This record gives sequence, C-alpha cells and structure tokens, in this order.
Amino acid sequence: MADVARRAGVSMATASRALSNHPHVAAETRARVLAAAEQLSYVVSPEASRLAGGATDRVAVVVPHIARWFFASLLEGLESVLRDADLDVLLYHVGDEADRRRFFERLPARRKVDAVVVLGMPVRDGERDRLELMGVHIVAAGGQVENYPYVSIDDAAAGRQAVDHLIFLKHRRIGMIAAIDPAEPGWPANPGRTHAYEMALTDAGLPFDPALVVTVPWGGLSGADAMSGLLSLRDPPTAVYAHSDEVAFGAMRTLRRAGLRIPEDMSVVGIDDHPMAELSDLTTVAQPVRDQGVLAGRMVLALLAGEQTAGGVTVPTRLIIRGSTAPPRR
Amino acid sequence: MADVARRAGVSMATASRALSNHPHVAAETRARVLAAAEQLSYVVSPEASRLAGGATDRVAVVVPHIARWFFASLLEGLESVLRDADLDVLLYHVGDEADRRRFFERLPARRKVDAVVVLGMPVRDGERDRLELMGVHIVAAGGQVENYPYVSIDDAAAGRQAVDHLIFLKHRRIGMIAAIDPAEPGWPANPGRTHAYEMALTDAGLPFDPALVVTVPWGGLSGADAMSGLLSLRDPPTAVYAHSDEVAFGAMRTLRRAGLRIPEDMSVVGIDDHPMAELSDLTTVAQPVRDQGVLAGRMVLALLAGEQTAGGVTVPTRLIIRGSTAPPRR
DNA sequence: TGCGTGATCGGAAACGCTTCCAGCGGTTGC
DNA sequence: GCAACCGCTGGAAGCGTTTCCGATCACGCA
Repeated sequence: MADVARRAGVSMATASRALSNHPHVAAETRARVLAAAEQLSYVVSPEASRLAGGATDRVAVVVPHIARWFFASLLEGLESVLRDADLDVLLYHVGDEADRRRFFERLPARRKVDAVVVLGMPVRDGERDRLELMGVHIVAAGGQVENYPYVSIDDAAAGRQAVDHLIFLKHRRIGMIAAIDPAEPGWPANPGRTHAYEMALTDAGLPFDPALVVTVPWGGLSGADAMSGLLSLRDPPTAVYAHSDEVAFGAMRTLRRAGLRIPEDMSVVGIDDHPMAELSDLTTVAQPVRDQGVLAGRMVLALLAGEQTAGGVTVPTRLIIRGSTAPPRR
Repeated sequence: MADVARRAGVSMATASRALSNHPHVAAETRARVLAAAEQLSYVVSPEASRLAGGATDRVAVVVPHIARWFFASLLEGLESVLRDADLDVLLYHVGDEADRRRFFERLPARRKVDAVVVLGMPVRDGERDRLELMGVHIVAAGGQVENYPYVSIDDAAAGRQAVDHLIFLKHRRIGMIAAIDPAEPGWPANPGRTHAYEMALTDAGLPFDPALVVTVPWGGLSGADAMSGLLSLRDPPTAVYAHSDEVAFGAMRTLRRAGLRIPEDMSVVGIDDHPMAELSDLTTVAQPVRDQGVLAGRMVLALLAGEQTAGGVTVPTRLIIRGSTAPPRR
C-alpha cells in the first residue's frame, strides 16, 4: 500500500481511507489513489486489514451432507446472498459422528469468521456450548427450530399435507417410511413428519398400526427395502407416505419391479419436491429449499449489521399432486 | 498469546514455537505452553499468524453449480481431503455469465488463498490470464484437461462405451441427446461425448443422421423435450444415448408417458451413474465423481508441499448395464 | 580445567494495514 | 476581526504473530 500511496502522492493513512471507502476523503484524491492501485494491480491484504481492523468478512457454513440435493440447494441459496454481500463462505462438512465431534471439539472456524450458519442439522446441547465459545452470530436453516435464529418449514404441517391428501383420497391403510440420517444412527427420524402421520390418522379416526411404519436409514435403496417390507405384510397398505422424495423413489422402484402399478395398486407421496419428483410423476409436498438458504443469508447480514432479528422464520410448504396418488381400488 | 506465554513462564517467541510445533522446544516447555493455552482456551489469531508468517491455509473452490449431484459430489470429495489437511475451503459459485465475469474480473479470492481448484468447468483463455494474476497453484477437476494439473474422465472413451454398447445390441438408428450448460449458452455440448457418438457410428459403418442428434440445455425437462422431438421423427431411433443421466431420466419420462416400454420399445443409456440411475434401472457409464474430487485435493496438497505433479490424471469409466437397454425389437 | 557444541530460549524487528490524534488552510457566526 | 469549526490529510501507534539473531547453559572431550 505504501507504493500506492507514494504513487498517488498521499500518505498511507489517506490511501487506506480511499481504498476502504471512508468518508472525509476528497473525491479527487480518492480517484487518484484508486487509479494508482489499479495500475499497480494492488489489493489490500485481508490479513493485515483484519489484524488492524475488525471483521473477517467470512462466514462458516456447517453441513452434514454436501452431495444431497436438499443440502446443496440450501447452500446454493445461502452462498448467493453472502457472495453478493462480499462475504466469503468457508465450508465445513461434518459427515459422520467423528467429523462432527472433531468439528465441535476443535472448532476449526474459531477466530476465522464473523458468523456461522448451520444447515439442515439440529445442534445438540453440548455442541451448542462449544459453538457459543466462538462468540459469533449463529443462524440455522433447514433443520433447527430453536436456540438460534432459524428458517425452516413446519415439518408437522408438511407431513399433514401429505397424509391428509391420502386420507382425502379415501385410503385407510397408509404406510409410512421414516428416514433417519445414516450419519446419525441412533437419532430419531424427523419427529414432526412422524408425528404428523399419527395425528392425521387419529383425526381421521383411523387405527394406528405399528406394522405399517418402517424406519430406515435415509436413501433410495433403503426406501426400496422398506417398500419390500411393507409389501410382504399380510395386509399391505394401499398408500405410502415417505419422509422424503428420495426414499419415495426407492419405494417406487420396488413397486415397479413387483409389477405393481402406481397409483392404481399403490399410491406414493413424498416430501421435498426434489427435481426428480417431477420427472417421476411423484405427488409430493414441496418446500422452498433454495429460498431457505437465501433467507438464512439475509438473517446473517441483518445480524452482522447489528439489527435485531426475529427469532425464526417458517416458510410454507405446498402439496403438489402428480400421478403417483389416486383413490384406492377397493 | 502474551497471556499464554506469561502463564507458562516463557517468552512469546517460545510460546509461538511451542504452539506451532516447531523443533528446538523442550518437551516439558511445550507441554507447559500447551497447557496454558488450553486453560485460557486460546487459539492463535489466523490473521496475525498469516501476516507474520506465510501461507493462508485456505484454498478457493470455484464451481459453476452447487446443487447438482455431479458438482456437489466433486466438492464433497475435495473438501474431505482438504479438511483432513487442515486447509479451509472458500466456496465461490459462478452460476451464470455475469457471476463468472465478476469472479474473474474482481478475483475476490485474491490474496486469500494458497491455491484454487476449478471444478467441472473449463477455464477460458482470458480467464486463465486473470487467474494467473493470483500467483497461486491451480488445479482443475471434472472438466478441464489442459492448462492445469487436472483430474477428469476421458469423455470420448465414456461416450464410446455407451454408444458401442447400443451398437453391440444391434441398434442401427441411435439418437443422441447432447446437453449444453444452461449457464453458458452458446458454448458447445461436451465435445468428447459428442465426438464419441460420431466415431462409434463411423467405426460401425452406420450412417450419421443429423436428425437423430438433438442438443438441449442441460436438465431433466430438456431431456424430456428432446425425447419428444426424437419420437416425432418420421423414422425414430430405437435407442438413445444421452450425455448425462439426468437428461436420460427426462427422456425416460417422455417414453413412459407415451406408453412406450423401456427397453423393449426404446433403449436408453446415460453417463454418470447418478444415484437415481440405479433406482431407475438406467444403463449408464459410471464415473467416479467423488474420487475425482479427492484426487484433485491430493494434487493441491502435493503442489502446496512443493512437489512436482504429473500434468493430469484420467480416471476410468465403466459401463453399467441395467434394465434400460436391450436389443431392438425389429 | 578450558573450550567447542548443540539444544533452548528471549529480544525485537518485521508483516501490511487501520485509525486516533493533530495540524492545516479556509469558512462561518457574531 | 476573532474564535470556533470543518473538511481533508499526515504521523504514528498499535493489531498478534513469526522468525532472525544472539545469548545462555549444560555437556563432552582433549
């Protein structure tokens, strides 16, 4: 920067002010400095700048999965608003328990960011304490609904939309394929979506048959297995509610292989509106995934600007009826 | 750090050496420093450290798409090795031409990273010049096959595996659905995969009928449209080769809706081995996507360690025959 | 016993910025 | 006409590390 200052014929103090858009710099002077910087193709050293000044202009994003559509979409939305605000995104993938423990234990983002956003992943109590240690803003999206400012859907409501749709079609034996995160064995499947199933049945006066709910690790193949199980029941369901589209795709594959027709022989409904849902003609409950990332990004910006944020935002879901659901045949 | 040093009863110089694992520090002393740091829950300031020292321990990753399986998988592989090496990854999404121009013009990662890896995206000439300006190592994965150390598949070979399979099944009218990146209108579809089609036909002595190749923007819906076009031909093909699985899925949907059976009425083959391919019973040419990211990460590490790297690595692809291909009926 | 030697450790100078505190002409208000 | 101000600029003190350069000390060897 000394070079730039010299070339522009000003002091470093002025050069710094000009470069960082401070007021109290004559327009003409600023132009001169900018020109000099341009000629020398100079950019300020972030390190030095941060050392002397304040913010890091970086935010950490913690995700349990990268290659899954839902998480990647959240990330995409988030990244876009952060990038527009000239904030850099540091990506931290905590794929399994080991990663997870390591992340919260070592806190690799410590001192490196102004905020951290946790995507699609509830933060556990002990972890929260660790996170607090970082002393920065924290936002959650697509998962958490407490502790932090968050943006998410109402899982229970989404589940109701799916199951109520089946009930409306007059299905009386409805199976559920619940998915647990393979990275978190031992943790329960999405409670909201599970609870919605039970409530919907109750409200419709239908019996709850434990045999009709099967819980599997998340994934298409697991969904296929789950469907096999359901089909082998003495009295199989006439419709299936899957916790997520990917699982539903697996179920559909099993049905296809079994020679059963969808929706004539079996209705299938999922949640998410994965891009493949449209191609597979899957009835599903759509959630605005990318938007949730965007909203989370805006929250970060607001927090960084010192604004008070509302506790959380719940975005609406919407039932999309396609060809995988119909009234039962009998 | 001054606090830590004081508490451990040593100078800052020694504290620094102990914290950063330098030799010439007595084991006992080091332990004392580490303990002090632990008690104060102190971590070195990356900014200050970088200012004084050398590397930023960060690498920039540039991707044209985040929410697409292929790119997200590359990213996942890459991130995992980088993270294991305690390098932070800065994510830069250049979704469209505007983003792209902005990125290469402003070079937001300038001075912030030790290396940049470009994922699934050929770097154009002018852009390369800009990148050079950063003066850091550059690696490409899943796309580029020149200019930089790279890791990628042999697109031409992959294409051949797909088309040759159809030819082996005795198909004589084979359609091709080529996909161009919607973010780069005007740029050609994957040349290797396209060329493979032409060569395979030629080698098999089959005529090349321009009507049988349709080029569409990447995407499932586009694939569906493309298939519609192919079906409306006076003399439709008996098999279709799609540049990627997602496009193939779209094609399959069109066939399903048209009441045509796969593979009896039409064979379909894709490239990628997307997770949905298995669920859709799609014959495809598998490529190790995550591995490409991993290898790129290792290259970065090697480069950073000052090692010389081979120009590039080509990973093998493999035909996976499922239920979407069979000999033509006539 | 005297001295070279290597292992440790401390002092202090960078590293490249930001910003507080003044200083400097020129206005403005009375 | 004088003092209080104002807009702009410069000097210099940090910001928190790393590392160069010696200094110290215990040891081994002649």
